[in-house]
Amino acid sequence: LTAQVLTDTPAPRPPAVAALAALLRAHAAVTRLASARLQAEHGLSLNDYEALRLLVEAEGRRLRRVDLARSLALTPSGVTRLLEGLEEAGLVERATCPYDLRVTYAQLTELGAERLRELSCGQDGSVRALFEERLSRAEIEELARLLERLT
Amino acid sequence: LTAQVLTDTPAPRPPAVAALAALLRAHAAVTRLASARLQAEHGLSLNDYEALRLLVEAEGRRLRRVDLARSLALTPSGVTRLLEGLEEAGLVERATCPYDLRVTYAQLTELGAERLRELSCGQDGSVRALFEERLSRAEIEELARLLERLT
DNA sequence: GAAGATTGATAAATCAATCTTA
DNA sequence: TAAGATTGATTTATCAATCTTC
Repeated sequence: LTAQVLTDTPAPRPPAVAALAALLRAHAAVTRLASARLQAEHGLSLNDYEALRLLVEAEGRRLRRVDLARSLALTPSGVTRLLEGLEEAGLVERATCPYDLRVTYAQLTELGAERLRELSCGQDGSVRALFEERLSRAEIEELARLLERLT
Repeated sequence: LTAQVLTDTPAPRPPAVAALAALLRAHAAVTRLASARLQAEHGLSLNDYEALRLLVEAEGRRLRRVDLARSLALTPSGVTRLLEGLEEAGLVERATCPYDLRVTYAQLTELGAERLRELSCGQDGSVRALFEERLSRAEIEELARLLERLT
């Protein structure tokens, strides 16, 4: 019998397991803080906002739904539901592709672009505050690089 | 009129905004992969597993619900719901505190400890594979440190 | 058959409100 | 009055199955 067995100590966590736990915690904490104002004042979720940003940055302000799914790391049905809400709010429109009838585009409307311009200053401000209170600029960039490589 | 206005280019993302987007993406991607086997084979979510780990590492294999909430970055009601499932499965029991009747402990059962021992090898293996395919050991540790500081 | 998209049923978390005990 | 915990209603995502078009 080893000391390990006698004291019944659970095995220590491998670094990857600790990193996953940290990722879960950080996501829960950051998401709650960053989405509170967005939700209360504009009725949008973080992924709603992220989708609008991706659209305004895209060629022609439109993206195929399947590409939006990859960029947001959502399933196809997740994207369908997310866009339902944005379409009801008039921020995004459906558009078909004349060359491939399977695909549907999500097209940012002029209202959607306006709304995003109004939003982004305040939203980016609170996100920056959240991160910059806790990490230096170099650390924030390093964090983003590492997270990107996980996706 | 500046070139900025003429080309209607959206403002570039501040690093913190890019980091948040990366966090959302990484969480969605990693969560799906890491929870698939756990869910299919054992009917547990990632937070279920994380809660069991926290309990087995805790003094007396028990934690107050409010402390579990902080450690998991969940709300009190989130913890109540999570523990409902673990209690039904017999992995966790309720225990009262004789000195303060407001608090309820979550107490790991012997069955819960066994189940966790069976699980953890395979689960940690797939989590390690997921992270170690994409990042070096030093990078994984750096990532965990940065994420912890966000919480 | 595979790719893109949607639908129905379900899971996991939230918030706001409430209850009990300190 | 505050702290710990729970409940009801709701949101956001998932999966499995399906439909249409390539």
